[in-house]
Amino acid sequence: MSNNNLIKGSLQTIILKLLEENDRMYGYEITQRVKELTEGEIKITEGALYPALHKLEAEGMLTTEIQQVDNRVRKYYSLTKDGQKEVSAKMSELQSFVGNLQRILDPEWKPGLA
Amino acid sequence: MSNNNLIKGSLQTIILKLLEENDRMYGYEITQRVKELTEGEIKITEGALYPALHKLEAEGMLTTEIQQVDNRVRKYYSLTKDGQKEVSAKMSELQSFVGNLQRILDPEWKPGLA
DNA sequence: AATTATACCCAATTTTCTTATGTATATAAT
DNA sequence: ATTATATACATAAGAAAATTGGGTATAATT
Repeated sequence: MSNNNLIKGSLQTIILKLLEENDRMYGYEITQRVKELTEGEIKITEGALYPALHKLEAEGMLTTEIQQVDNRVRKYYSLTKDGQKEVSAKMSELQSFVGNLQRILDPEWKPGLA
Repeated sequence: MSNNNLIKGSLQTIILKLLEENDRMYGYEITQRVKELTEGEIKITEGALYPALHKLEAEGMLTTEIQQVDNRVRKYYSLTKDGQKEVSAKMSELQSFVGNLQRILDPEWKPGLA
């Protein structure tokens, strides 16, 4: 995932949040969306993405639907009800973590300020 | 390190930044400082901290100085010149990463806004 | 004809953490 | 007195999550 070693652990949150906004997406589409949103700065590798998708599916957060498009197979993922709940939980965790990071790294930081 | 699985990768940045602000610190002191700054929400475990300190020292980012205080041994760490450069690099990486995360997770987000 | 883009997948390895354990001294609580 | 907590270092086994480097296949571009 990208060129930096940070944030091993946020990939699940990224996947879940994108699926909350887009209803259904396939793997390759997720990599392209992230690349586009970050102007090429974060590149999700397939070796990270597919295992993460399979794990989330195994945990009941996602369901799949295979579809044929132009002789190519696409595997669409959507949130289950558990998955919908999980998005909120993961987003809270991440926001709380980023807040704590700022408290550690930026002594001037106050919540609610830019 | 704390109860959440995020963060893998930010521990080095935390150590380096705290040492930039404090000139010299010992391991236990770092765990306490982080706990205090985050009101107990992030707890750096010793199993994560000490290996990270040893690695940064081996890479030439930190130097050590052992001192006796009340019959107890303390190992103080300070930034080397390379370590000082590394703080800036790691902080830029982290800030850039957090910015990219926000672009992915918060479609309303614009830089410079709270 | 070769490369790039689309689209899925897995395996070996590495990095980074958790959990558990060990050593040792000082202080507070029962 | 004994136990528990706090201070202070450290290592080792295992898990989690990535990287790196393959593999398969079709479509489009150079």
